[in-house]
Amino acid sequence: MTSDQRRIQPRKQPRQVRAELTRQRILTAAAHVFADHGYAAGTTNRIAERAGISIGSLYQYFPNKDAILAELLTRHLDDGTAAATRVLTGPLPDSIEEVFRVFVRLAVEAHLDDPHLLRMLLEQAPRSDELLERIGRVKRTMVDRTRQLLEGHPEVRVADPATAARLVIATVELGVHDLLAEPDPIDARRLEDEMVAMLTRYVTG
Amino acid sequence: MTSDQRRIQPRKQPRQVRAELTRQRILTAAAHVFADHGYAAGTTNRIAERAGISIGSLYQYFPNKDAILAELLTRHLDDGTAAATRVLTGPLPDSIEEVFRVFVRLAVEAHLDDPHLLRMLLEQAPRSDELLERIGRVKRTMVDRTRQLLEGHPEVRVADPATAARLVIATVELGVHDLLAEPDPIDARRLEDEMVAMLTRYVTG
DNA sequence: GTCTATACGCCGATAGAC
DNA sequence: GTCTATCGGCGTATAGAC
Repeated sequence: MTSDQRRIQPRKQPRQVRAELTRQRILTAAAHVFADHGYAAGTTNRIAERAGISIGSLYQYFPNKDAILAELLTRHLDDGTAAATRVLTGPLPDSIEEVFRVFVRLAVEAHLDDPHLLRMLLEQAPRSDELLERIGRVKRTMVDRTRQLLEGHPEVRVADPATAARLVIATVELGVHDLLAEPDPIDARRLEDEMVAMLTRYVTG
Repeated sequence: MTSDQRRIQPRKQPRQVRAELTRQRILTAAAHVFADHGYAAGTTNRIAERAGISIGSLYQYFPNKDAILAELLTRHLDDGTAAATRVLTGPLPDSIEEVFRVFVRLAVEAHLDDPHLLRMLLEQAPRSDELLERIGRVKRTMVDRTRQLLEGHPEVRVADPATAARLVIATVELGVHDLLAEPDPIDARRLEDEMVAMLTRYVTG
C-alpha cells in the first residue's frame, strides 16, 4: 500500500511526553486558579497565564473550559474511590471504633490535599448530568458498603442500617470538609477523635 | 419659616407601599431564579422578567445584582437567628435529648423553607468580606451558646465542650441541609430521630 | 416611574501568522 | 505547535423617550 517508510519511527517522539506534561501544567494551574477565584471567575485566560502558556495553546489541549474542570473532578473522584476501595477491600480492624477512625482519617487526608480546590469542586462546579451521575454513584457505593458493614458487625446496634449509613457518610464527609475549611480550622487530630467517638457511640447504641 | 402647608399630609402616599411591594416582588423573583439557575446564570434580565418588570425598573430598586443577593442572604440570616434566639432564650427542655431535638427541628424547618435557594446561598454566593463576617458571627454565636449549654448541663460528659459544640453545630447544619437536599431525600422525621440519637449518645458519653 | 434600546466590558473560543 | 489578535455573544448597567 503506502511506502514502507511509514514503519520507520521518527528518531524520537518526545511530543507525547511533552504534551502530557503540558496538560498536567494546565490542570495544576487550573486547580490553583479555580481555588483562588471560583469557577466563574477562574477564566481560561488566567489559567493560561498561570500555566505560562498562551490562551491559544490552552485550547489545543482542552476543547473548552468545562473539560478542564471535569478532568479535575474526575481525577479527585478517582483518587478518592481508589483510596476507599483499597481500605475497604483489605483487612479492616475488628472494633467498629477503629473502622470509623480509618474512615475519618481517609476523609481528612483527602481534604487536606487541597481544601480550596475541593470546596470549589463540590460547591461551584457546573453539575452536568454525567458528573452528577458519577458523584451519585460513588456516594451510593460508599453508603452501601457502610450499610453492609453496619449490618454485619457484632458491636453495632442500629434499627435502620440504611439510614444510619447515610448519616454516617454525610457526617464524615461534610463535617471534615467544613471544620477543616473554616478560617480557624479545628485541630485535625482532635476532630478525628471526637468524630470517631460520636459515630461509635451512635451505632453501638 | 416655611409655609404651614408643609405640615399637611398629601392625600395619600401609596408610593412607599407600592415601592416596597415591588422590592419584595423582585426579591421573590430573584430567589426563584437563583434557585433554578444558580448565581452566575441567574441574570438580572431573568429576574426582571420573572418579576414582571423591565430591567430598567429593577435598577431603580437595587443598585446592582450583588445587592439583591445580599438582601436575600441577610433576610435568611435574620430569620434563622431570630428563630434560634427565640428558642434559646426561652425555656428549654430539661433533657439534653429534647434540646437537641429542638435544634434539629429548627434546622429542618429552616431548610425545608426553600432548599434550592439555600443551597445557592450557601454554596455559590459571592463571599464579600462583609457577608463572610456576618455569617461567621452568627455561626460563632450559635457555637458559643451550644458550648455554654453543654458546660452547664448535668447529663453532658465531654472533655472539650468547645470542640464538641463545633462538631454538633456542623453536624446539624450540614447534615440536615445535605440529606434533605439529595435527589432521594431522607425522611425528615427519621432524620430527626437518628441525628438526635447520635448527638445525645455522643455528649452523654 | 416604567419602558426600550444600547453602551460597555468581559469571556470563551477561533483564525491565521510565524 | 505556539503565539497574537480578534470575533461573537452575553450580562450588567445606563440613557433617554414617554
